[in-house]
Amino acid sequence: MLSKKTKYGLKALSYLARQEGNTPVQVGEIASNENIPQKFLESILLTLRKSGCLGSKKGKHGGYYLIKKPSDIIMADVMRVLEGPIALVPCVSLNFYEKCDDCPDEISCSVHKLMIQVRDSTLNVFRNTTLADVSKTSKDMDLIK
Amino acid sequence: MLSKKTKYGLKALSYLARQEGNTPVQVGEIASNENIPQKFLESILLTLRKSGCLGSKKGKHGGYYLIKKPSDIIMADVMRVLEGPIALVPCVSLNFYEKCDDCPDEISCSVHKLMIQVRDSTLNVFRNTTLADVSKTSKDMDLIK
DNA sequence: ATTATTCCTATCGATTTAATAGGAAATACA
DNA sequence: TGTATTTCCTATTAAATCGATAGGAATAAT
Repeated sequence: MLSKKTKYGLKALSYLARQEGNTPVQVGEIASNENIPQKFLESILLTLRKSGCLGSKKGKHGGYYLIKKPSDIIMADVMRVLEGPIALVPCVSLNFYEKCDDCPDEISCSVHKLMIQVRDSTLNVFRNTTLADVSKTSKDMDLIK
Repeated sequence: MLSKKTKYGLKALSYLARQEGNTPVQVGEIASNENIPQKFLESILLTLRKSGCLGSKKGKHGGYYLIKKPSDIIMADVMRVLEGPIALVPCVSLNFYEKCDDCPDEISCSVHKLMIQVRDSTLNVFRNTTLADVSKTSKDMDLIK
């Protein structure tokens, strides 16, 4: 299951991607528009900024803004920052690998093989989706038709 | 992330699938061979039995056994019993649907659309994999070559 | 009877999650 | 210069979940 943190983070990024210019948007505005507790969102945007997904400006008229084009922001990267490993078990994680306590032999572990398949299929989605895809509203989709 | 419960449950099912006959196998045997805490495994096998994935026999010489051919046991079903929803958010779950508190409009929610894609790709794996596939050891794989 | 096993309920400690609190640091602007 | 505004940072909390254990009832074989 996705944590609220991840869900809120994605919605906030999507909100920023839907902005016209690149002027900073305040946490309060995002929070109220997306129904996210403001203080919680504050901490989430902070981690996104620290990981290089966002820029920020302090003080009056400050806020957060994207530092890359939405079409250059890969969801796999965002997901790893917000949610951590994409794999369902650490022993098949590409970026957060850990050996299992209970498995003497990884190669012959039945769970292992299955989880590699799941990881790859999930990764296939996240690697081929950008924030630009995610942030398209249904109104945008109508216009495309 | 996969819970230990699910991981242990999968390993236990796989162990049973690798048995020759269909005579009951005791929890203790599975637990020691798969490095699973026995009491914990007891409760896991109980839920698998209650959900119809396993049969059991009480008393001396009792134990657990598969009631279907491994090739008829679909991983999607097993995963739902052990782990619950396959979807990453309840609002895209086929079997455990729940509305989000924070989304006024599901259709236009950006997270929603992404999560449907992930669900479908994961489901594609779990629906097309049976316990027979999972329980194949690397030794089996060698023999096939 | 005795022994071995599943079945059931309850509980526990540790961890994680979601959220809040309070204030420091920085910035805009009057 | 000073005040309002906003991000930044640390700490804390309440609730939920997870992993595991405890103890014994019910059942079956010998």
